[in-house]
Parts: sequence; C-alpha cells; structure tokens
Amino acid sequence: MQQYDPLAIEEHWQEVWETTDANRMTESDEKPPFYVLEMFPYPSGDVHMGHVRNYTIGDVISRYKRMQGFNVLHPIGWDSFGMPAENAAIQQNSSPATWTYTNIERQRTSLKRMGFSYDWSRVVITSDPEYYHWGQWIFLKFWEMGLVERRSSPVNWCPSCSTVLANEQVLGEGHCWRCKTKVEKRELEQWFFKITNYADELLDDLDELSGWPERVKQMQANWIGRSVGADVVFTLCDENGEPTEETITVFTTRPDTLFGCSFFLLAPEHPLAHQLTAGTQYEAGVKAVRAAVENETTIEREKAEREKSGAFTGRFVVNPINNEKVPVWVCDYVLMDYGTGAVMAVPSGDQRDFEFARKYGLPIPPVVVAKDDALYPELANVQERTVNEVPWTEAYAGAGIMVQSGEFTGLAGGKDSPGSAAVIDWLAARNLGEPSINYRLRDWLISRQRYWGNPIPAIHCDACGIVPVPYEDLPVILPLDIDVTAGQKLADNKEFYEVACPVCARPAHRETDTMDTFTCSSWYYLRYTDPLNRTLPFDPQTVDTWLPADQYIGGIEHAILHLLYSRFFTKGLRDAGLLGGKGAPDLLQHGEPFKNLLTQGMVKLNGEVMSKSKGNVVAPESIVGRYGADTLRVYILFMAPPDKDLEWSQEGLDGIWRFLNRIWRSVHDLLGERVVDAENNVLSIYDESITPAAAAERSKELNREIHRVIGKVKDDVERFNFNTAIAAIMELTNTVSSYLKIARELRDEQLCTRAAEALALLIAPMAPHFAEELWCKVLGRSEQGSVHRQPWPEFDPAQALADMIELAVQVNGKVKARITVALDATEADIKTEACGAVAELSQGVEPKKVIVVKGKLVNIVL
RNA sequence: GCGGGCGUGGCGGAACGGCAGACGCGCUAGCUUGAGGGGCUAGUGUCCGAAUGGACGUGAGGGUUCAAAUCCCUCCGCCCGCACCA
Repeated sequence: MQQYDPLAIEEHWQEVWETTDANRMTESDEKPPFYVLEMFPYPSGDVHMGHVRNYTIGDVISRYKRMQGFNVLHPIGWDSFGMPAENAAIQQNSSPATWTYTNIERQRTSLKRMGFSYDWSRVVITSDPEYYHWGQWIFLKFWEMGLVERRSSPVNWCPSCSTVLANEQVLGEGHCWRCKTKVEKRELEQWFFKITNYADELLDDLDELSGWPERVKQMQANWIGRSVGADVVFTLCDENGEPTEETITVFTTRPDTLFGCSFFLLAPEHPLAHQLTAGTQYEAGVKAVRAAVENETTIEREKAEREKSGAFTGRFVVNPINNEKVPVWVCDYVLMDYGTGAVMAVPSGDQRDFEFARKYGLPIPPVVVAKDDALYPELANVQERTVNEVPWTEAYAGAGIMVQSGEFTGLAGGKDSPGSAAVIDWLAARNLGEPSINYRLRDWLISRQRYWGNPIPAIHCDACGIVPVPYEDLPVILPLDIDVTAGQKLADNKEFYEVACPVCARPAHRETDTMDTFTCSSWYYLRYTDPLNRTLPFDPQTVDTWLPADQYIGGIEHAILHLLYSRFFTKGLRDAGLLGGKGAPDLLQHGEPFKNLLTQGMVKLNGEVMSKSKGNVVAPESIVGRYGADTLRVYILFMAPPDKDLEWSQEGLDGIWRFLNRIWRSVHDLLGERVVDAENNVLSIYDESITPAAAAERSKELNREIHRVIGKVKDDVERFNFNTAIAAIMELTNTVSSYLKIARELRDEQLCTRAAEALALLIAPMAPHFAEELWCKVLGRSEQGSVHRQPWPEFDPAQALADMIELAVQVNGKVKARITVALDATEADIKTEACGAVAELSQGVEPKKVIVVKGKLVNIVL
C-alpha cells in the first residue's frame, strides 16, 4: 500500500483536469442548468482563509450538482479596479496595473492549487478593456433611460486623496478610510445613478426572495427606509407676523399630530434660514448653529446622544390645520437632505422635539394620548386646546386618541391611523397637503476622482455641454502610462484628455472621473454567461437561461451595497430589454439576479477576525503545503456550519488529516491490500473470534450503513450542512473499520467493493483529488471516467433499514427500558411488548394511554 | 431606541416536538518488543454509589403537550446591523 501523499496526488490530478478541460461547462448539454456563483475576489495580495471558505462551499455545491446530473456553470473572475491598487502602487513604486495583474496571477495559482472546479475559459477581469467596455456601454444605456444624472450635491471630500467618498467610506469621527484625513463637506457636481427610481421595487421585491436570509432582507429594507405620510403646506409670515404668499412644505409620518405642532424647524443649511435672518438680530444665532454643523460630517451629526441645539429666526409660519402662528427655529438635528429640510415640530409626540422644547422652553401641547394616560380623562372629547404642557418625562409616540384637535378629536391617532387619513383628506381638499412617501435611500454617487477605475464615457464641450461618447467609440481606454507615484492624473494625459466633441467636432475634453468599483461588480455575474460577446454586454437569451443564479455565496459585508446595487442593475437592464424577457424565470422578470443567497461566516483566530493588520492570519498556502488542499477543504467544511463563524484550530485540522488517512487505509484494506504504516508495519489486525454467522450479520449491518449514509449525505449537502455530512462519512468509515476486523476470507467481497466506492463517491465533492485518486487508481475505475462525472450513488431507503429495531420505552415521558421488535411489528404487538418491559414499574396499574411513535419509542402514560 | 440572531460537556458542534450531547478535538487507562502531531481497545455531562443502578441536566423562571434544547410568555446575558429619517 502506498501512503497517502496529498501533495503528489493533488499536483497530478490538477494537471489532468487542466489538460482535459474537466470543469468546462458544456453549453450544448441536455442536462438542466445550475448556476453556482461566488463573490469574486479583489486581487489585494494572495487568497486568504475567507476566500478559501467561500470558494470551498461553492465548489462542494458545484461538484455535488454535477454528480446529480446538472449542467453546472461555476465561474470565477476578479474585481480589479479600485483605490487599493493605487495605494499599493504608490507605496511600492509600481503601477496599479502591474500590482493588480501580478496579484491576479498569484491568486489564480492559489485557486487552482485548492482544486476549485472553475470553468477557467470564462474568467472575467473587470480592469480588462473587454469587460469595462461593456460597463461603459451600460452607463450610456442607463443615460438614455434617464437613470444617469450629473448634479450638484453636498458630498464628502477627502482633500488628501482628492476624491469624493461614499458615506460608507467615511469612518467613525469623519476620517477618510484610506488616509485618515478629516473629510470635508463640499458642494460638488457629481455623477449619480438614479437608484431611487427603483426604491419601491427594490423594497417590494424583497418579498420574492424566499431564498435569502431574513437578516439581509431586513438590512436592505432598513436601508431603503420607506416612510409613508403626507406633505403639509405651512404659510410663511413676514417680519411683522403677517402671512405672506410664500409657503414651506414639510413631510410628516404623523399628520394626526398636526394640532400639536408648537414650533417649526429648518435645517441649518436651508436657504431660508439665511434669507429670513439676514441683517436681523437673529442672524448671529442662526449662523452659530450653522457653523457648528458646518465642519461635521453627516455621520457625526447623526449621533443620537448629542444634545440638540438651535436658534430662533424671529419669524413665524401658519399651521394650516388651525391657523395658529408658530415660531420658526433653526436646529442641528434636522437634515437638509431628507424630506424638505424643514420639519413641523410636535414635542408631545416626538422625542427629539420634546427635548428641544424642554431645552428652549417651548410649549408641549398633548394631542394624541393613550387611553390609560393620566391626562386622558381630563382631555377626552376636548376640542379646543386648553392644556399646553404635559407632565411627561418623554414624548408619547404610540397609538392613542386624538384630543385638543378640533373636529378630529376622538379619532384614533398613530402611524397610518384613521386620524392621519382624516387629516390628510381635510388638507388635500383645501390644497394644503397630500399623501407622500419618503425614502432614506439616496441616489448612488458613482463618480470618483481617481485614476484606477472605469472611465466615465462622457465629453465636456464648451459649445454642446456634456455629451455622451458615441457607442461606436467605445471603449474609452484607460491609459496605462499614468505615473501615480508622481501624482499624475488622467487630466495630465493629453492623448486621453483632449478629444474632439462628437457632436460639433470642436476641441473638447474627456470626463476624467472614473466609476465607483461597485459599478463593475454589479453585473459581472451576467457577463459570466457570455464572456466573449463582442457586440453586447451579454446575449439576452443566454442570460435568460442561466439567471437568476441558483446559488450565490459570499460574505455578509456585502449585504447592502453590492447586493442592492446588483439588484438595481438587473432591474435597469431588464427595463433596457436586455434580460428577463418573456419566458424567462419569474424572478428574472422581476429583475432579481440571485435566487438563493448563502452568507458565510468569518474565519477567526482566538475570537478575532483574521486580518493582516492584526497579524493573526493563517495563510492557506502554509496549510496546503503541509496537509494538502483536500485536508484544508474538509476541515473548513467540518468545523462549523457555513453561515456561522469558524474558529481556527490546529488540532481540528490534524483530526481531518487522520480521518482522510483512515479512509485511505480502509479503502485499500477493503480491496484486499496489505495495509501498512509509514514504517511498513502491518496495521491490519483480525479478530479471530468472529464467527461466520457473526460476519454475515456484520455484512448486513455494513450494507445498511452504506445506504443510510448515502441518504444522509445527500440530505445534508442539499441543506448545506456539510459538517454533519462529513460526520456521517466518518460514521461510515468507523463501521467499515470495525468490519475490517473480520478475517479476510469471511468478508463479503462485493460488499467491500461497494463500501470502497461509496466512500470515494461521497467524499468527492469535498476532497476532490483524494476521491479521484481512490476512484481512478485504487479502485481502478479510470475507464469509467473521473469520479466527478459519476452519478451520485442511488439512495435506497429500504436497504437502510434493519429487520429488527430497538425502541425506547418511556413511562410518563422518561426512558425506563428498551425493547427490540421486528421492523414490521404491529402497533398492538409493540404496545404489549412495551408494557411487559415496564410491568414492574406500573405495578398492575392500567396505563391511561400508550403512544407509539413508529421506529422511535413508546410512551406509556400511567 | 429599532431590527435580526444566539445561549447545549473542557472545546468545535449534533439533535426537520420523540432516547440530549452524533461526529470530531482534548483528556484518562491499556496494548502496539522502548516514548511522543502514528495505529488499536476501553472510557470520558454532573452528582450519589464498590457495583447492578439512581437522581439531576440544554442561560433563569413560568406555560402548552403523553413528550420541550426545540413551541408560547417573562426575565438575564452575548453578538451583528441600523440609528436625531421628521
């Protein structure tokens, strides 16, 4: 017997698979399609344990589905544009392209070394012109559709990186994620994708995604943040307190509390804040509030614990519902970019307004009161306001009864209440308001003032304005001769920058912003289906046969950004007529790209996430070089269910190494080979006391175990319980080991072969090289082809059952005895048998009830 | 504050209302002609007992049920996401 030598075996089979194109998806196949997709890596150095975990899970599913008879699409690629490449290039005095492509090759080698069954003919690299060409094409298409906008907006600007940043790229105290510089706020003209056009659909279609984790759907729903309510029109008064023609509209989710509005708030940046106070005694106070807010980022400002502050503007507005004049204040907790930047303050019903009112001595009239509140008896059915203060320590935002609310008094108040509806109707009838919906979701700022990204295909012409690059001029090639280490930018490259206007042919210049890398990763899974297409991003029909992806696997960190953007892209491309046509799967017609989503847990060491900066990484290559890829794969699958975090343990790894070696020896032994250890000591020890009859009994038992485990592994793999699937294979291995105690001449030879086959086939998706070696070499089945092309072993439930089974006998729910009965024993027989077994305990008392749970237990109730 | 998730041996974790702790790690003892990331055998939740055995046991308390780690209620603790969104 050869010793198990993973390094030699793995190298050999990787070479064979490569030269025989073993994993190429065969499009002409009659088999049903199955698309297994894993989040593609960013090439920042070599692959880490997180990648290994992600891709091992995907590979097991792919290989299992192939054995189940599916035509599996299992692609890989690289998300290779982005700022880290520029950082690294500057640091290492290299270029982003060199750094990126060097890392891609390194990762490609590592991924192949892991034995992942990717179709390497479909690799997509986002920084290749063949790919980003079509990103630009989609940009132009979206532009045509009105989904692209260039507009001015307050944004986060990093002066050191000289680019805008997304909100999520601004860390804790308002520092740039990359250089830690304090981020500034600037009003800048930028490019946006109008993802808000799809806000309702993105929210509503979450209900269609039954294969997604609840948590991810909830996070997206929160992010979109739909609020249903009304716009209400207030009239502005002049400096003498007389109503003018001018109005200010506010958004509220609680129209039912309108009678409780005792002041009115403007965001400090609101144009009116300045306008109303210019040259007055109030100007200084308002400016101070604005100045305090000015240097803060939105994120800083949103901290709930901050004490609220504000200033009176000297002006009033008229509340449309009761014609009451209420003072206008500027305050720091009203955001300019949500709603209208103005708010009606109802301190009795909103905690923030409550705190503000208490601080500045403003009235707090109760208008919606809970029935069990001390105030209720006094105020029930009181229409005119008499009470302007509440004895409360906080606002009451719950449902209740409207009081002091004129004709609406007595109606039920609260969110989406009859009271709200009645107030909206009243306002709408008088043109003073209307139903309205607001979203927390903002349009997607996609422009970056960075070099290493996909150029935005637009041209600035003094005569024609901003014009799109014509489709036929695509791609706009990103020049590679930019020296980022010398601080060069795209605008410094004349060949790129200076261009003739496509409309008037006069000298013009190219847009020098590039697109956010998230635009590249928003459609790569579509390109995989048709990676070589030279006329379109992909062929619509091909996409319609493969999408939605049957299984998407990746980290929870993309729960919102990437997964939301991808959903938006797919919906946009559907509306462009590029996918999800008639006959396409229902989900795809909804514009949903991913049918089932699995978010894998993190790999940790001593309770901490492995990271380079903490210096606590275990490099996959260090494990693969010693134990081989198969041991690492099985280990990572065995240690925890895929969606849970995994705590790295060297001892656990050794356990898997021993497990594979045990299978290795058992299979050789089953096939009649002499089993020896590394020092050539014979390891087979027979138990001479086993009689032929006992051996026959053990053969039956082994046969049952083979079938039970085949069924169990199938169930477990389909539910992604890889850890219990492996545990079941371990159990089979244990049964085999004990069977091998039987002297060779007493073994059932055919059964031995079947056991060896089963072990090779069942472990194949998890330990592909190991299984291939067992199948082709040890079992000598190479003429049947690769183990990975074999059909999954048939599960025969009948063969998994024993003739006699053991049942637990409970008395009042506690196990007191065990009985062995025939598999087909009648319920009456079982009852009699069970009662007999516990006769002593029941002492002649007639059982009240006897419950028989088939195949499991009997419970006797006394 | 809102939303989601989770509490099971020394550890990782099993148990689609039906024998809690599968499987693995670790540990103990023995064997393998001498001892080390090897193999085999037996054992390993806690307490009582020399033992057959018995009692207790899934964060705490209550409930539903013939039967609860699992379902319901209350509480405690931990993790994650969002958070001045009007």
